[in-house]
Order: sequence, then structure tokens, then C-alpha cells
Amino acid sequence: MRHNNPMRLLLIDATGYLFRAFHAVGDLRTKNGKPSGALFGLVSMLQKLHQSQPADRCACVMDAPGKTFRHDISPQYKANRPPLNPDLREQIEPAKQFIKAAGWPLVCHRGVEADDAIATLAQQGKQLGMKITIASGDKDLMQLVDDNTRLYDGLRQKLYDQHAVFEKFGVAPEQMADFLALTGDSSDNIRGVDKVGPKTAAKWLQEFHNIDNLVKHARLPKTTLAGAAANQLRNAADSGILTTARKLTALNYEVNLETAAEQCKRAAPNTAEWRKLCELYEFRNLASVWDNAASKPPPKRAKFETVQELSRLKQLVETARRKKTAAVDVETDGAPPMKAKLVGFSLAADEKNAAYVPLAHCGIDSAKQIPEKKALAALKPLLQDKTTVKIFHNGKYDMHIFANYGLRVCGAAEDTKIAAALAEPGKPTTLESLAKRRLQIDTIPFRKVVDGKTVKNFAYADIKTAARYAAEDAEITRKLFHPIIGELSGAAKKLYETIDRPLIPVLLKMERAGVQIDGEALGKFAAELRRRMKKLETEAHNAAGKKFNLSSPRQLETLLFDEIGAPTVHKTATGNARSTDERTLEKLAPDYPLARAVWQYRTLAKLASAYAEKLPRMLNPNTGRVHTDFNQTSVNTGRLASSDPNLQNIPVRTEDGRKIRRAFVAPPGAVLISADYSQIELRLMAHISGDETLLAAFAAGADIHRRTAAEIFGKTEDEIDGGERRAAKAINFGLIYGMSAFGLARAINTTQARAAEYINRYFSRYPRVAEFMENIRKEAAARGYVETPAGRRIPAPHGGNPRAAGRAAINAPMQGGAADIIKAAMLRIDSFLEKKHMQTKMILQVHDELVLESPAAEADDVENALPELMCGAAKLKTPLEVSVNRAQNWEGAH
DNA sequence: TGCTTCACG
DNA sequence: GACGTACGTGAAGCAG
Repeated sequence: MRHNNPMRLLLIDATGYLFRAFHAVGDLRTKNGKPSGALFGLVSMLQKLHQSQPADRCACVMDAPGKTFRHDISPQYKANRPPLNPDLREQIEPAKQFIKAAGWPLVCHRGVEADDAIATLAQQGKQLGMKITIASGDKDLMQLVDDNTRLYDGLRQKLYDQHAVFEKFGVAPEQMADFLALTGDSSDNIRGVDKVGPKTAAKWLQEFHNIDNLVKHARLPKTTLAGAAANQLRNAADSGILTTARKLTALNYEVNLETAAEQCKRAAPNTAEWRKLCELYEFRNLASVWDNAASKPPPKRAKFETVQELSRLKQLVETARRKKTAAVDVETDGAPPMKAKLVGFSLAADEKNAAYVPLAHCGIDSAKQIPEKKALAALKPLLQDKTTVKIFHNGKYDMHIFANYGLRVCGAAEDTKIAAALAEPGKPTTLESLAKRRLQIDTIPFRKVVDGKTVKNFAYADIKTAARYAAEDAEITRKLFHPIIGELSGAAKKLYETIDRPLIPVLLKMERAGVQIDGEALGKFAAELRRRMKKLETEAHNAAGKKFNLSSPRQLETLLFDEIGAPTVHKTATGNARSTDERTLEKLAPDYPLARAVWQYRTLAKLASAYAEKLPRMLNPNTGRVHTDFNQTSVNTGRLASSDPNLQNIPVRTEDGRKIRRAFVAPPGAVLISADYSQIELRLMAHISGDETLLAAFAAGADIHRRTAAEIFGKTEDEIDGGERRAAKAINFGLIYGMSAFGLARAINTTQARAAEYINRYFSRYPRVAEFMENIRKEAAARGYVETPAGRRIPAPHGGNPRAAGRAAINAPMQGGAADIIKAAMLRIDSFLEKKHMQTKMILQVHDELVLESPAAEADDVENALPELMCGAAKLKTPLEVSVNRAQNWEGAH
């Protein structure tokens, strides 16, 4: 037995996955009609399992035809199963072929159910001291969980240990067989005790531990087990139903298998066979999954060097220019991009060498560093060489740093982070994770170099350690470039070359331009907010009868629900607490002064701390402006995200909130111009669905909500009242999110039945929209992704709540499509401003809105040009519409 | 670090 | 029969 480093055994319930995939993926077929959905689901799951649950031994276990010992116990066992779907049956044999081609040991024996084979292998593994993971979603297998055995539900990505089993069922794993016998199992046609469901079964087993003891107590003359369920328990015990059920739910740990757990070694994948199968079933994305890991040797590592002589740096620059490619990476003191100081840079000038050039390290080893000015002067010809490709990973950051030193990056620049986000949408794009995933290289973690304590920032790292880390970053970036770029094809390649890559310098300009903030006005407003908060705090303390922290949901929960006795409105998302969110407080406000005071306090607290006080602190002392960071890869749908500070969530909905927006100002002699797309996501829905009624409404330039109301309420637009228009607006809004009757009912404060009726009427008036919703759900499940009209792939969530996944799939093409369009518009606007040599600058993007700062003399020309620049960014079946306004501040320009 | 809440489109 | 309940973010403040 190995104690320190136990062997890991992975047992996969392949039959279970095949069945679940068959229902989850839906009707996917090859072009000549062979069903392939279940296979696709199973094979992708197996491949993911292999990565997420690494193991020394593993087995794919499948059911085999034939009667088992359970049929001898009860002839009814599984007798209620409908006949196997022929499409599913057809996929069982190919599933085995895929498993074999991947090199996984396959365990499949006539007369042995997968569950029992897994139990037997797990038992063997335990005796050998292995750590066991069972990959299955089947609750029958929960009984195998113990100190060394976990169950992993790959579809839901949930790992069950003893604690998690108890959490879910209310019983320990070793009680699961009793639990299932009591509740019965309709899918296996096991009759349990009538009137006993999971709650009662768990309650009984918590008190009496097992069935024998439970039945014993149930038969005592003075038993506490009374009521209908207890009577049924005695009946089931008397009639033998319970004994039979218990025999059926117990797993058999001793079935005959030809393979022992110890021998379940994974063989090398047969990549030729695998490719053949993938071609046959048209799984293009899966064909090459084994190529990287198995057949390719780990890449040769570069030689790392520290450059402390100017002449050597010049040599490297020459090499890079001769090679026409260089990977470049900067190291800084970690300050925000506009303020950060350069500490050093690294350069991978060819495949074999990666160099680090320390510039501003401050330890005892720092004497021999090339003077910063000389080093940058030597680097400049490379950064500005139009014929040499500069490869960065998140190049916008490096460009900021160089720009801080007056150095512009010109000519071809590539970005492995942006490219990776398009090549493998949804996967992490950090250098570290790409190195691991694509090159099988474990990089030195940044934390190992800069721990934040003894080494405050990169400048304090000793040069040797710093060089190893930094040179590696350049090496990895260079190694990643060709494979990632090579993988981009079709729409992804076009998006990279024409949208996402050219957007980098545009975003760089926007961030560097920043936005002017009236700090003084914000300071005054903050003081006012604090005064109003103080009053509300006193009110709340009086209402509560004691002092407490109004910002603590925990304290408020106790006060409101336990001490004051307000009714719970709803639980929090995790189900751990009674929510005190806005919805709750609003509901309780009329009856509970405490709720009303905290509700108002919260609103003000948010405005004060997140905006009125935060924004002036974010002013850059050099520029006197606020500079955000636009992130191109953090949103799966392709939207931009803004952070440090986030300028995409500046308040607008309330009067107090708009005061914040009023502090976003144009400098003297300039104006702010805001241009926003009207209903862009709804227009995309019209475009994608092709619904003629909806397209016609947009083509006619109708008030879309009024028109929708007229359609669903069967009236003319003139007859529509305010309430009806509001309802229609909520529906239009909800459509984009894949609404449910529940959600709509809540949004417009009506009954679920009425909301369902509205939705039905909508779909009968706009049938192609209903079709689109259904198709996109299916497509997401079948392919694992959906696409925007420009072909940007957005991964569909898998596992978790399938309804939520469907909604995300509906939303993605519209949210992502709008993002593609506004990005294209930004590029057009940037080119326009450059061509006209204008001083006007784009400064903000808020998903469907662009904000520009324009000298008064240019404002008319810009305002006139914007509609065409933005509306011409995409050709849709419906016209795009933009509204443009200008003012001295952002609020006024809206 | 995770949870809760809340600002935006 | 319970559960959860519109999509996508970033950030603050609390509590452990």
C-alpha cells in the first residue's frame, strides 16, 4: 500500500453519461442522418473528465445486455422501462469504439450492471489503498462514497464527499441503500414505502439509523411512529416489499469481472482510429484532442539569459528584426497602467532564446543594469519596425507602459490573449493557463516572485528570480503565437483580424484619453450623502431599538426577521439566508420603518462609496482625468468590460444617481457627445429570427413597444394605454433574456397565469421569434456553443440548470451581436477621426453607447458623421438607428 | 475567500 | 414534490 501518494482510480459510469447526453443534447445527426447527439455528449464529457479528474487508473464502465441477479429478486425490476430508443441504441456500439480509441479500459460484461461493476472495482481499489473518483450523476452510486471515495457529477460539475451527500439527501452515504429502499425508485420500478418521500425517509434514518432498527421501532407497542406514512411502513415491512426493495438498492461488490482495478491502465490513444471516428460522426472539434497531450513531445525550452550589457541588447534587437518576429513583455511596479513604472522587459528574439532586461530593480544585485533611456532607445527600432511582428500577451498593457515612456508601438502587433479568446472561446486566457493547457508547461507563478510582503513589487525581486520569470513569459508568448493563430479560421480569423485586434490601439487611445471629472462637485455631493445617511442611520437605530451596522446584511437579517418579526420574502441565492435585498425592503417598507430606513440608506451608501467618493480618488494626478481599463476578454459574449474604475455602471436611473453622471464633464471649449444605438438587441432578434412582423415594425420606424402592445392586445396603436405599453416593453426586454412567465410576472407585477398568456400571444403574433428561441436552445445543446451573426462563437453553459443554460443561449447571439457591431463602429469612428485629423476623442463605451469629447469647433461635424458611421457598421435585415446628443456633461448628453 | 448586495446595458 | 425563477458584468462591505 502506498500511503503518501495514493494511486487515483477514476471509474466512469459511461452508460449513465450516454443516456443523459442523449436527452440533454437532443436530436443531433450527421449529414446522412446518423444520430450522434448522445455520442457527442458522452465523448466530450469523457474528454473533459480526463482533464479535470486526472487518475493513475481508470475504467469506463457500461451496462451489458442480459438479465441480472436483480431480475431474480424481482421480476418487476426495470419492467416499466420503455423500449430503448432506436436512435440511442444505435449509438451504444460506436460509444465503445470511441472509448477504445481513446485508450480507456472498457469494462462491460454480460449480466453485470454498470453500477455493480463500479462497486466491485471501487471495493478492489479501496483494498489497494487507492483514492477513488466515481464519475456519475446516479444517486444509486452515492452509497459508495467514503473517506477515500468521492462521486463527481460531470454534467453539473459537482463533487460529492460524505458531507455533500448528507447535504443533498439528509443521510450518510452508507444509509443511501436504505434511503432508496424507503423512497422507492420509479425509474428502476422499485416500489418503496407508499407516502414516503425523501424528506420522511431522511428524517426516519437520522433518528433510527437503518431500516432494521426503524422497523423494530415501528412495531413497538408504544411507538412514536404514527400517521399514514408509518402505517405504510409497517405494511411494506409485513408484505416483504421493503425487504425486496432493500435487496434491489444494495450494490453488489463482488461481481465477476475480467479486469481488476489494478490493471485498469490507460493505453496511449489510437489517434488515427479516433480521427476516423470523429470524421464519421462529424465531430470536427474533437478530432485533435489527443494530438497535443499524447503524441507531441513536450516543447524544447528556451535558454534564459539576463541582459546587462547594452551591446547584447542591441544584438538581440537585430536578431529579432532579422527573424521578423519578437515576443515582448514588460514588468512593472504593479501600479495602474497609466501610472506604472517600468522595472524591466523581456524579449524572445528567436525560438531558442528568451532574455530579460532589468532596468529598475532596487536590490543589492541591481548595480549592473542598462540605463533605462539607453535600453529603451535600443528597443525602439524594434517596436517601430513596420516589418517585424511584435507579439504580446495582453499588449494593451505593454503599450500603456511604453507610452508612459514616450514610446509608441507601430506596425504589426499581435496579441495571444485576444487570439486565444477567439480560438478557444470560454477557456481561460491567462498566460499561465495557456502554457499549461497548450504547451504542458508549468510556469513560475507570479506569487512566487512577488509575495506582496517581503517583495513588495517586481522592482524588489532579485534579478535572477525576476529574469527566470520574465523571460519565461516572453518565451511562452512566442511559443503560443503560431499554434493559436494557426487555429483561427473562418469567422474567428476574420473577427481577430478585422475587429478584435485592430480594436486594441483604439481602446488604448480611449483609456489614455480618460474622462474629466468634476471632483469638487462630487466631494460636495458625497458630504451631502453622508449627512442624509447619518439621519437615516439614527432612524434605523431608533426603529430597531438599538445600534447596529446598517451595511451588514447579517445583522439586518436577525433584526428584521427574528427580533421584529417581519415575514421572510425570499431566500438568498445560496438558500443560506433570508434575503434583505431591495425587493424585500421595498415590500416591507410600508409596515416596517426599519426596512424603509435601511432601503434608503443603502441607495445613498452605494452612491457615496462607489461613486461620489471613489471617482475623485481615481483621478490621475498627471492628466487630471480618470482612466478606466477596458477588458476585451473577460466577457464570453464579446462585450467589453470596464474596471479600475468601472465606467460602464455609472448611475442614471434615479435623480441622485444622475448627479454623479453630471460630474462627468467636458473641459472648457469642448462638449461631450453621446451616441447610442436604439433597441439594438431587439433589432438583432428581428434580424436573426427573420420574423416579418417584427422586421416590418422596425422598417416602419414604429414605437416598438406600442406596436408590440397593439399586436398582443389585439388593438390599434392609438388604443394602447400606458399599462399595456409598459407590459409590452417588459416583454420585449424579457425576450432578450429568454424570459419565463415567472420572471415576466414579477417584472410587471401580475399573476404568472396572465404573464404566460401575454407570452403566448406574443409568440403567436411573432412566430419566427418563438422558432428562433427553440432553435437556438437546441443548437446550444447540440454544438456546445452559439454564434453571433458575425460568427463569434459563444460557449453555451453546460451542466448546472438546463433552463438557465437555455436562457443564456438565447441571450448570447443578441448581446454578442450588438458587441460586434459597436466594436466595428468604434473602428470606423476612429478611422474617421484620424483621417480628418480631428482632435475629437472617443472616451467611453457602454455596450450600446459611445461617448466622445469634442472641441466645440468640431462638434457639428462629428455629430453629423456619427449616425452613418455607427449605423453602417453592420448590414442587418432591419435598419439600425442611433440617437446623438451633446452637452457639457454626460447626463445632459443623454 | 465567499456571500450579499447593487450600479449599469 | 421541491426548487428556482431573465442575460451579462465589476465592486463594495461584511464575516469567517
